Amino acid sequence: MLIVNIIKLAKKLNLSTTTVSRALGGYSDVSEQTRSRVIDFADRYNYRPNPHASNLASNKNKAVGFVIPLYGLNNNTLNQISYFKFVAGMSKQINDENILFNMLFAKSAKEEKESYEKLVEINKVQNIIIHNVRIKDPRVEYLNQKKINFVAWGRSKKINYSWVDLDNELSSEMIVDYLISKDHKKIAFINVEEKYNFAFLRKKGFKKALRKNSIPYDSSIYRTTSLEDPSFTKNITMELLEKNPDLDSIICSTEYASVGAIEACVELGIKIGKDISLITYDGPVVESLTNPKITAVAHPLEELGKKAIEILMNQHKNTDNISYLAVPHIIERGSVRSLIKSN
Amino acid sequence: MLIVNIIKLAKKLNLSTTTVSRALGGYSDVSEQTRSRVIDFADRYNYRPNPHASNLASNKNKAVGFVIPLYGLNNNTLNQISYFKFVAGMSKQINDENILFNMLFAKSAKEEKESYEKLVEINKVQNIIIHNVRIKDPRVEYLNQKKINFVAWGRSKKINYSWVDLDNELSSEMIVDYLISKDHKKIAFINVEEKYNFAFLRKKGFKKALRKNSIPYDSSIYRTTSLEDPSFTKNITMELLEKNPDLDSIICSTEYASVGAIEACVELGIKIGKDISLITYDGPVVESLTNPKITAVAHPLEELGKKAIEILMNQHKNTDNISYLAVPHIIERGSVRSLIKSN
DNA sequence: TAATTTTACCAAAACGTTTTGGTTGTAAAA
DNA sequence: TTTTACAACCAAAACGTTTTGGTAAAATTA
Repeated sequence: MLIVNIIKLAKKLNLSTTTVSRALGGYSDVSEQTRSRVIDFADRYNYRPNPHASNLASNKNKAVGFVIPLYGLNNNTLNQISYFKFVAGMSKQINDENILFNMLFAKSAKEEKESYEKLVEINKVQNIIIHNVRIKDPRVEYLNQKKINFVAWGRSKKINYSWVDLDNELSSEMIVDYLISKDHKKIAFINVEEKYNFAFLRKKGFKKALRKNSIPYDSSIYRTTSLEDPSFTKNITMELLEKNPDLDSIICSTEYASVGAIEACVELGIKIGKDISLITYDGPVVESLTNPKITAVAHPLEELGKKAIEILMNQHKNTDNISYLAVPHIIERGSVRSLIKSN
Repeated sequence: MLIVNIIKLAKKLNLSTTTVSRALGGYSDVSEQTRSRVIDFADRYNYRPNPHASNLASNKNKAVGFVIPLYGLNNNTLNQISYFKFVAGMSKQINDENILFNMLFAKSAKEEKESYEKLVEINKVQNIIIHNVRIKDPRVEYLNQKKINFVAWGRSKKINYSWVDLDNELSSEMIVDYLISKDHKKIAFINVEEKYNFAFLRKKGFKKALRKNSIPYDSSIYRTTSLEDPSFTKNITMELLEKNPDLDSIICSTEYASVGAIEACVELGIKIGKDISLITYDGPVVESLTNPKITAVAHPLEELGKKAIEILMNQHKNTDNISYLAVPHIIERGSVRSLIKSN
């Protein structure tokens, strides 16, 4: 038997709709005894509040808003996979509650702005996830002004909001520690330009870990390459290998770079995992498409999405901002060898 | 000046809210003169109907529902990119109208079913896009029974609904025609198992094009490989090349296969685009990550998404089902050489 | 000219919640 | 004992649309 609305449910319970609504809403002017009776009945009769009525009456949309840009850096296919994984994580967290996504896609900066306005102004969305926040980001100002609850995926320097992020600094540290645990000593790092914050942090972590392990930083084997074109990295790798016959290992900051490095090794007849160690930051390509597959430090993007929603839903109660830095981990795929001498 | 609701707008116009609503809704019991006045005012005062009120009153949600499965084949990263592109296409079409997506992600078949129910039963969604329809698909039955307007992305054998799809048969034909236009004669095809409908259709188109061009189908150079593991294809390619020194060209049905074929060529010292031609079905890997980049037949997934929404929004008027088969096109990247002799 | 149909409009109800502004009865404080 | 405070509930209004069931005037037909 399916009772559709709150009126019929209230009748069954011999209560007013007010009390039923407030019992379900967790208000304190309902006795615990009554509340549990209400919850029990709601459960039994499979009562699901009509979201449209609820949104209209409260002038609040319970959905979670998210805008995905389809321009600039975000138009890169491998980046889009990050979105997919993050969104998948959010949805896993969201599915249990009876909440929907209101997702919009924006082809331009202008459309992106309009999308946020559409969510807030027209659809009365109260909970939003934003991403790649810059210093003095107009979205932060807008959302603060409109008193919208939001959590950022990624953070800028000056932070006055809740956020979740990957720990790019720690990832690098873990990579270096891992290589050193396998007795590697001469480690090259092929990064991208440090104007990208993730690259800046990766370098920072790289240097920090070297220092910690008393290995001097050698700027001749730290290089930056193109963000997308593997052939750049191929050339850099060839040069590195030729000039440094004693090179233990190479860290690549992107999948594109890894592909280029692999090509260089193939061309020089150097066997990865045997003559040289290669390690990178994880992604869809090195996990299944390269030969060999490359050992990598994994970024738990799904977990990040889940956490973002968790924080979003709980910070109403709080006044403080909450943050979460995901802990990376190494996934071994055989491209790093052990140099530890047996006795 | 921002007029928020229909009541104030009606006052400005000296009309009832009924008439304003019906004018905007395109009803015929409003004079054209009045209608244009209303539209004019609505525009001027930037009137946006409150979607929650509208959904509640009409018991219809104007959003478009879409469920993305996160299990089975769809958990494959490269497949997820297809979703991303398709959704991007839908959103481009949707953004102009003031419509949102109601997207849900499902971790299991059970959750998938629940997701559709959530959309329809709770959120009153009336417009849905479904995908990968099977024969006797429970979703089709469910949506028909609930009289929900839907369009399928991909189709099964028995079709009694509207759909959009890639033309996998034509893609193969185009590939073969293209190769033959470059004077290729001995063409190998590395497909995946024909239990996958796309693979079945690709083979069909392949044979059809050969017949058309009076080239006999040689089953010894038609092979099937693993859906994901490139190393399978590597072995197959080595064997093909060794047994058939006169082989002109290889068609690979997936990106994974292309990667394997490239590895085989590298290992044998055979230069792609010079000693052999390689061509495939397009995707994110062969477009930017392989070396060389591989010429491919492109699948206009974004366009497909746009069309799906277009059909969805227009078929209310119609009673007939509408279908759309996307026209593929070849993207040249230099992995196919010309064998035409000059003079 | 009278009867009928059509055109163009509207008042009020409905949709299913949440929220406001109470009331009643009991317990604690004066 | 009287006053005050609090706990537990409720009737009615509000949210902003769409839809129902009309009406009055104009146009058409008889």
